[in-house]
Amino acid sequence: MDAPSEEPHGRRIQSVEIAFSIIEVLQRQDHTTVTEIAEELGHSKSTVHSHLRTLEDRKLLVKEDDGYRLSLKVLDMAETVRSQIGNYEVIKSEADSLAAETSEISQFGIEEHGMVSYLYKATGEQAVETVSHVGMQQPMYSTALGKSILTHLPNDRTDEIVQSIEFTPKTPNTITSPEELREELDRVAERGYATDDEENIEGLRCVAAPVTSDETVLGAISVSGPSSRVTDERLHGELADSVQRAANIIELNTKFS
Amino acid sequence: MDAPSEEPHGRRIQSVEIAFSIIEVLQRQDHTTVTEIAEELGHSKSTVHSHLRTLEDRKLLVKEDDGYRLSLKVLDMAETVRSQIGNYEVIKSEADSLAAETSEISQFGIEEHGMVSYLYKATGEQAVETVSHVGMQQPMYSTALGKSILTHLPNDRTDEIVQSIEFTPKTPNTITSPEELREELDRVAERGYATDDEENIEGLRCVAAPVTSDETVLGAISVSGPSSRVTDERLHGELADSVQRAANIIELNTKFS
DNA sequence: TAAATATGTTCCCGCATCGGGAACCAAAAT
DNA sequence: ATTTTGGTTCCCGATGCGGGAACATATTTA
Repeated sequence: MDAPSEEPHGRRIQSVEIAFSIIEVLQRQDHTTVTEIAEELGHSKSTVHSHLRTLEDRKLLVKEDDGYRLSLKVLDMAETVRSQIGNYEVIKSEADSLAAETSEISQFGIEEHGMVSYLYKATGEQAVETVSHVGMQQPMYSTALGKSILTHLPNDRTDEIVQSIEFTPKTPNTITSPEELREELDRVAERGYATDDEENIEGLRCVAAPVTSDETVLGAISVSGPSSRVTDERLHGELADSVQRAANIIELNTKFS
Repeated sequence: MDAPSEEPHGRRIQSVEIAFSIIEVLQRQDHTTVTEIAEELGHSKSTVHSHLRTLEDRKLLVKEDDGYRLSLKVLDMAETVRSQIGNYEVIKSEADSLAAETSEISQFGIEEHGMVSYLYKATGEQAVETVSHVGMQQPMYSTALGKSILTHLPNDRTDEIVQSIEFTPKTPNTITSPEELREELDRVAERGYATDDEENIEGLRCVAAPVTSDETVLGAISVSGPSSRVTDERLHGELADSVQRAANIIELNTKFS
């Protein structure tokens, strides 16, 4: 029996995989000791030890009394990533404004590996708690951000992504077939903004607008809130307008930079 | 002839070193291609290729039209690091207040690998631009943050660090010998706060106070400004008081959490 | 105090695997 | 059409990796 999801060809470097699984362990739980990591990963202590040495050498880990933890070098890396994305300041300020004026959550996301990754999250006064956070990945077909982006990617890329989607219903409203998705994308393209009507998380509705710069889509910006507060009227009225305006401002600031 | 700085014992994993040098290249310059990286690092294309595959698989890189770049997964890692440090919210809010009320720069730093790493930086209204940024490392002996921390680390750890310092004068005021440093540390310990009088960067003065929690030092918080605005009186008066008060508040918030 | 236990570090070995050369492709440039 | 550039695959041989076990160090228990 084959593995269900076809691995892309090409070789992988085992040691690097081990190194990153160690890092993943340290993300889940800091102050972890050599033995703990070795057990968790099913590798020998000596192997893990050499890896930890290497990572510590690279200043990625710090060894403290009761085990290892990830170092602040990661924060440095994060800063450079943000600056490479560009426009971070504008995006942040627009999302902050959106969150402030709507009192809900506002997020900015970009496409990576066929999913949406959150670049920034702003939390308004009355905002509900959600599990989403910066760096997190979500499917494209069940989120407003994802749909916005899908409508503006190059056609072949959109096809490729839609092709590879495994539709799994996360709520009763989740889109579950490519056909449904294509129809929805047509609707989105026509009206200029996308919605998520409890399709990803029960009780949460969402509007998003794409941010483009000469033909290419940079990402999308959204507002999310509980269905109780986000009526049809508000969703397609005030909120849709707001996200589109915000997207526009970001676009303008991109042109001249 | 031996290498000048004695490497600590133990084995390193070569492949992991390669992987991270690739990541470093991508930090310096995004949208870098296979061939560019291979040349820069002096490795074969096939080697670099396998590594990129592995890293992409791990969702750490994204391949775009014109090359690879680091992905937002790094931001996610950064978030978990922040949360592992703990108290981030309090630290942020205190540094923000300090920056606001002094109009200068306020920073929080912790010790890592015998150096100070910045965890957070707040910029006040009139603050001067400095090169320092979150995640950056600075020497301990030439910074107010570093001296504050040194006075509160366990004695053997302090000794170890002082031992390993290579004193290099970055300005005319830089401390250049262990003896001088020990004297300075005594002074710091006595009065409860540390200063940096243009010892690290010409024209920049700085005050810092340590943040401790039952015997152990968590880090230190500082205010920095141009010598023109930061007079002796202000440095040892208003600013010294402010950083100590801020440090205190953070300490209190740590106790009850 | 000594014995016992747990944890970290070092030493080696055998073989998997990593790095690299070269061939092979694809796409762009001339 | 032809050349050039850059990306991917194939394969080989040496090496450096993973792991077992010994050794060292710190902590616990009796």
